[in-house]
Amino acid sequence: MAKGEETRQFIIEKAAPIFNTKGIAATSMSDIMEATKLSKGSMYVHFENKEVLACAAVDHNMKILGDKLLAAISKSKTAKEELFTYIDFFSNGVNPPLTGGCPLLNFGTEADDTNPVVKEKINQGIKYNQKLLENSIKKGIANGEFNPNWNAADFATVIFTMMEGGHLISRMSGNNDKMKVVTTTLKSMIEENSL
Amino acid sequence: MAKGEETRQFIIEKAAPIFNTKGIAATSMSDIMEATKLSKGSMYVHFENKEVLACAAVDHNMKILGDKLLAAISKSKTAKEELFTYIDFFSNGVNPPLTGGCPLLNFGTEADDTNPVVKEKINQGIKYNQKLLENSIKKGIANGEFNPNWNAADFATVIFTMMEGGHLISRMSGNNDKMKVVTTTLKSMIEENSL
Amino acid sequence: MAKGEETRQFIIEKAAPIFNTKGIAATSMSDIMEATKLSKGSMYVHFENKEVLACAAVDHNMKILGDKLLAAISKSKTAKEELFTYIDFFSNGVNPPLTGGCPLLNFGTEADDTNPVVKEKINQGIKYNQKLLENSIKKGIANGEFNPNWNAADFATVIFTMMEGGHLISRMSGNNDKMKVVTTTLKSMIEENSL
Amino acid sequence: MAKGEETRQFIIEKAAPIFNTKGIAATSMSDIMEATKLSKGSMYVHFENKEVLACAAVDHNMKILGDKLLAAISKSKTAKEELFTYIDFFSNGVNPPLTGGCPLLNFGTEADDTNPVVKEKINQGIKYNQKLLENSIKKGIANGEFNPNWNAADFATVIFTMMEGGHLISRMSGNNDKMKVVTTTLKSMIEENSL
DNA sequence: TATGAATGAGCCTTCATTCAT
DNA sequence: TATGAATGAAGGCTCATTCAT
Repeated sequence: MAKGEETRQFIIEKAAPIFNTKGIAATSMSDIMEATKLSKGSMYVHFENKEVLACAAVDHNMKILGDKLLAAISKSKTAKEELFTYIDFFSNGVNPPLTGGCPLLNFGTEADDTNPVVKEKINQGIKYNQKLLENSIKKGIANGEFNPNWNAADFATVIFTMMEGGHLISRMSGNNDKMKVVTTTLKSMIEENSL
Repeated sequence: MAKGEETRQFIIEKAAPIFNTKGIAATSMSDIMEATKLSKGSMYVHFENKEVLACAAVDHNMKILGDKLLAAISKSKTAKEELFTYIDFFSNGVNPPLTGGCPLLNFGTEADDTNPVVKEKINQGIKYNQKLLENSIKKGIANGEFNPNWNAADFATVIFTMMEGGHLISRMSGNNDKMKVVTTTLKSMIEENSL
Repeated sequence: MAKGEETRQFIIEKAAPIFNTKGIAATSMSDIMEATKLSKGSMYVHFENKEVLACAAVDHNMKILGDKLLAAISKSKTAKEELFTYIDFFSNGVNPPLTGGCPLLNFGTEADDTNPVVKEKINQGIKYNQKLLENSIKKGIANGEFNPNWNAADFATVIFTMMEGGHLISRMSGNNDKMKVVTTTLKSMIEENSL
Repeated sequence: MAKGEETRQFIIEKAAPIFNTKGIAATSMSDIMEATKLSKGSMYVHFENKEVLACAAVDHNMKILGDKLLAAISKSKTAKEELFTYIDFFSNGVNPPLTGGCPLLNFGTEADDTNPVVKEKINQGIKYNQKLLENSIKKGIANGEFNPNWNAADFATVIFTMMEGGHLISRMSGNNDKMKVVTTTLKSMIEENSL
């Protein structure tokens, strides 16, 4: 990796958690300057403007989270284990796997009516998550773990939506009580469809 | 209503959808100035600072939404109808009942790590929604509509989280396809527990 | 006294110490509003603008101080006592007879290059003080208390300048040590010219 | 000198006389912008805020004045000459050696109850002036110029306080008449203690 | 590539003042 | 006389961005 690319990557890594925590609008280039200990000019050598940096930070946050998630899931031996791992992975909203919480929720709600580029990135992230879950379910159906009449795509949506909603509650309430309800409910639904 | 209170209310009404759409950080006092056609100084006659106005706007958004919701629900004759009405009320994320989408999601994710006052307001709003649903379920159990073994509080959480998650997807994708999955799933769950 | 004049006087009394403490530029109409618990509009009923109020406050400060000074001096039986009383009256710069310290010094240095009206008021106040001292000295010469060759006007200036300089030191240092030097020096000079 | 430091110094030089003339509160950042022909943002590259710039301006005013004073005094051959030079240096309040007049008087009275940092700077400046005079007197005593029973510290205070008081009168009256009384009185006091 | 000085638009807020009631 | 809502200019300051070095 060339020196330039290295610095660029360094900036992204420092910027990503700040953007995910404070939001794009509330994060200033000075915030990132301070976090990286780099000069103001240096930021603009590597990123055309704040928008470009913010996009890179969004991508980075999603990638980091995705990698961690895949690493966790990859250890699973069965499809059910995969689903349970997914659920457990996101089960602690108070101390989430990514600083600042779920980037899909954070950037999604901010980008919503103001930033079509980021909005589309989040849209893809959401689709990716559902596809991941859907594939696990389909795999489980294929290998005889799950009820063959189960609608994989629909239940993927059920898992994803409940986990996001649970995440919101966790972060607002400061505890995981309701998230526990969510995970328990989801797991028993999975059990019901296990053979 | 005194003149001052009238203007104050007028400002809140104009400001609320802007805050809910752009977010607190990205909304400037000038934005509200423009929307109200009032002078900049006038805003500060009625609100100590932007923070106070933002809080009032958050309250207003939640109140407006709550009132609309209650008005819809109050027409229901049975507990099941109440739950279905709640679900239907929030079933269109693309054209939501409140300009800018769900304020719990919008302000919640923004306030998260930056604004404890707003965060607590959202926390209360979330609790209120779940309680509303829980009460409908309990009422249905009491009057023999629903399975008496149903856990009211837990299913209230299931409804709330899935609806919020579905809302997120709707707004990011620009369509209500996955929201349809959510509402259909929830309604069939309710049917399963109806006697 | 008519109601209007009463309120006007009330405002002046509340405003005077604020102006003398913070200075004219740093005192806002809101400061006086708060101190008087009167409405903003009310201030402008009694005073055309801030400048007029500030002038009234300057006058008031000088008058209050002058009255206190005269009251103290009037108790003196001899000319020497009068001079000593003057010196003692101003001998405590840390806890001065007027809140905020000497108005001649305060308003004088502020008005200097910016406010000719106030500047002239202070100029008259300074002249008045020197005349007061000069008259006491002349009286003492006339009644045989003081050396008839003493230059009354010049020593009045000596007293006034040293007291003002001493006042400045007191207020900056937070103690009256150097002021003590000033008063002791002045008193022994007076003794030297006493018969 | 680096470019940044150069600009910083340039701003201070332009700002110092403005602050000394109008006072800190009455001087706006825009005033300095105009005087320097620099952009508003540029001021904040070199000074954290107005307070920091004001402090730098206070320091600068005191330093410039001190340097001029020392340059004048350094030409003196005898202790008496030093004292006379000090007196002459400050003898023209109408056209003072520093634009805006004596910074100890100007900033001192303004800082008094509102700005502890500036207040302490002035306090040190006052002490410095008295020490300077005291040292000249002590030198004169040591080399046999002055009466060995003379109290150096006390007479330093007499000179300083009378000169400051005289300065105030000069600036308010617009003439140096009373200052002339002050300087003549001080010089004859010095003569009286000369051997 | 990296720096940090420079910019000017825009931020939130306070100001003195006016005016309908 | 008294109120307080309304105003718009100006306040201090931060912002994203540019550019010479």
